[in-house]
Amino acid sequence: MRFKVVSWNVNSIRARLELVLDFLKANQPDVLCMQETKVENVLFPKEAFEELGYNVATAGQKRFNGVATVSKLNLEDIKTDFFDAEKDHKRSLLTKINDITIINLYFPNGQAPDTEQFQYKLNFIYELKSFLSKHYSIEDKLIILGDFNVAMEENDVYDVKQMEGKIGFHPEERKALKELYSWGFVDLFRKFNKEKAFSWWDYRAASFWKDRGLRIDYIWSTPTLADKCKDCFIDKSYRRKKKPSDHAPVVAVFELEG
Amino acid sequence: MRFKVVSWNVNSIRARLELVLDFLKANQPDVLCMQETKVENVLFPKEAFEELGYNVATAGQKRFNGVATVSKLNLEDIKTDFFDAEKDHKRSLLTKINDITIINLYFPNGQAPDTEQFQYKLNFIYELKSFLSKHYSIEDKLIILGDFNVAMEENDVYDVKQMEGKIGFHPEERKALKELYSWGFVDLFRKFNKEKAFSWWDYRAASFWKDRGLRIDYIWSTPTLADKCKDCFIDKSYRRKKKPSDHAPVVAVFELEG
DNA sequence: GAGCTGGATG
DNA sequence: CATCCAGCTC
Repeated sequence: MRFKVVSWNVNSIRARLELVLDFLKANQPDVLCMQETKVENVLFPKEAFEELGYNVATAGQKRFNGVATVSKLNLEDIKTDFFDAEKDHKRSLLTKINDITIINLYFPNGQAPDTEQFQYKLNFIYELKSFLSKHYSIEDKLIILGDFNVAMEENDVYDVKQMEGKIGFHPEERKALKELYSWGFVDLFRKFNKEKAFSWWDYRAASFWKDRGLRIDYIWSTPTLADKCKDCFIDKSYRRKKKPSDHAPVVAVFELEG
Repeated sequence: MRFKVVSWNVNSIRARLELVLDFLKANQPDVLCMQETKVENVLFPKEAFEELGYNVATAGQKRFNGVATVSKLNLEDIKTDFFDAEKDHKRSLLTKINDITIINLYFPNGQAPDTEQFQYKLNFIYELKSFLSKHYSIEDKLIILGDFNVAMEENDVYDVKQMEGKIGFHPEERKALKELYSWGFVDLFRKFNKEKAFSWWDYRAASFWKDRGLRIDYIWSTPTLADKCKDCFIDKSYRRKKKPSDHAPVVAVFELEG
């Protein structure tokens, strides 16, 4: 059975609804995890997704942040506020689909390395690792995905020298992210692609057209699941369209038993 | 020579640019007078009009109000701030086109009959009449047009009983408008249409689709010019389109000598 | 209901 | 550059 999972920071689901629905119709993923939905649960356009046959789980708030997971398969064990200290930020949504746990995440941006927000970002990553260690093992069928707001390796940034020490590529956040990764994940995109690649390009200065971006959106899974992943790619075509998000969707395709 | 003049409250020229350009291409008026452009002169999209062969005169301000007149024929004697006491409101723009003076006007809304703004509205109308008396005579080729924000007669409102005494149809503003009219004007729309008709419909409560509106946009001329007017109508089709202004264009077609 | 501004975030 | 919101007007 084919199982297609997508992570996409949509930068407001209300501003992006038509584009997201187009994507679903054209790509027919089983699961789409969105970040930066920027809307309270009651105002989330649930019906539009239901009309396309998706079940909807949301963890949203008024102005910022917000995540949502939609799935053609049944969503069980929907949980939010399950680990992050700063519970007024809606940044995480856990769902179980078949026997696979999918944790949809929107990591803090961190603003700048000398700010409180940067500490919050680091804490978020370390707390996430603690949470996983407490509740899951490397044998579990676990996927964590989303906008992690950190480029982990040099091949994830357009200009290493320029980005060195800047937010999104600061040594401390890279270290935190690598420690999270070392919990036992496989970066599915890197399973198939070794070259420089990005998932986000600043709206300003025509960054996309100069391909000056960062790879900060990931789909990571435990090794047994990773073995079943047959492809993973970044769909840049949706960054090229009119009124795009600043992020492109990341797509992973699995071949599961049964 | 055919001479087509249009008055249209566009409710923001930046939000309405494409629709207005469509209108110009399809209808080829010689003159288009816009109200509620809601933009400073430097930010007015002048070039878009010039590309279609129009000369542009603007009297705009930051957030509110603002009028603009565009013409295929040369614009002479461009004047603003020529009568209204409250000069921080950009509500009037006088231009001379051939030998015809066109005064483009956006009357104050008046908010509610018991407010200061209502007094300002009444003053505006009486001052306008004084200005005309001082500088023009009924023999001149003069057009005044725009959003007058008052329905003059019962046939200009969808529900006389409901509107009686309300803003836009209050006895005092109707009296003021009739006094202005009695200076010597002809209401060109009424020269050709006697039945109930509207030029504005509230965005709310599906007013347009229920045809619950007001006729508050006018093209008035002195009698000699009125004799040369061969048609005058309200183009409701542009209220029916996507992202419309709440006002429809009013069109007057003249047949002039030479 | 639909504009605009100005401040905030990314 | 592109969101959202609050507060304002019409």
